[in-house]
Amino acid sequence: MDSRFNINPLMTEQEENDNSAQESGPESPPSNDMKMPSTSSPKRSKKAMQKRVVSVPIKDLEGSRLKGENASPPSDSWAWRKYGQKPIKGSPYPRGYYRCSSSKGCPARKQVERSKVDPTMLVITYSCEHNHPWPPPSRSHNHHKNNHNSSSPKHNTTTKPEVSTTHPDNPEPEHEEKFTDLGNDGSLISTTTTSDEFSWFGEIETTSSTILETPFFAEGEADADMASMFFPMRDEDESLFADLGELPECSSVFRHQRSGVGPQVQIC
DNA sequence: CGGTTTTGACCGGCGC
DNA sequence: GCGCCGGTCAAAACCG
Repeated sequence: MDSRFNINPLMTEQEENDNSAQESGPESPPSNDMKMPSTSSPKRSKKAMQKRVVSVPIKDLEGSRLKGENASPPSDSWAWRKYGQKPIKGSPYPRGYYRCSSSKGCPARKQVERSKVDPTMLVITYSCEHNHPWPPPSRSHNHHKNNHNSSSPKHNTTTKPEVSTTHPDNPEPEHEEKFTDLGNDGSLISTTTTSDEFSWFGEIETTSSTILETPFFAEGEADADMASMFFPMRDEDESLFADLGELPECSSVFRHQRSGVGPQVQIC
């Protein structure tokens, strides 16, 4: 039971940002785009921001790094750097703010906090502009990994030790994930798919993690197709990311546009 | 030495 | 108009 990815719909924010429910409660206003005080002002258009909420059982992250109340985020193949932490009203647990350090200027961010409703769950909210490769693609070797392969400080925040040959592409024998979508009306739309399509999820932590998340493209109808063009990423894609890893900014590659229509590379 | 984490302060938006 | 709150910055400390 602790070895299954229960994709769950906590909320979905595509380009419009419903900004009505972030992870599972009323909290952050439409400030998804966040306001940059002074220094650098990326000036993100909230419309371009997408959010994705992933819930992971803390017990599965024990190996990751859990200290006290600071729930550390699970490893998800990308390098994240913590840039802030704040106590959230209504929640006994603080929320950690992480920024993608895989590539310079990467706008990807993520917030990690414990679920107030279920303290045993870690709620991770990925945020990025319209087409950032959210859930880290199945890149395992290159990319940011080689960013500091020589020194490799620690970025314990996420970067896992390694996920080369043994990385859980299919954590489960049956590798069957429960992909639940949140319909426009809030109804749940469960979809079953293989971990193959969630390979990036598998890397999120270990071979046994329950992940509740909300597909950012859960639009009700397109989600099926979307999913098939967003998730299907494997070695082939990895090689692509290998190159992208050199890019100064985040890039996203969407392959297998259904039946292998053609790869889509987007750089944000 | 370089990168990350920690922590307090600041800023802007929203609600009352 | 004021206060609250979430999100980000920045400096110092820490670690490999």
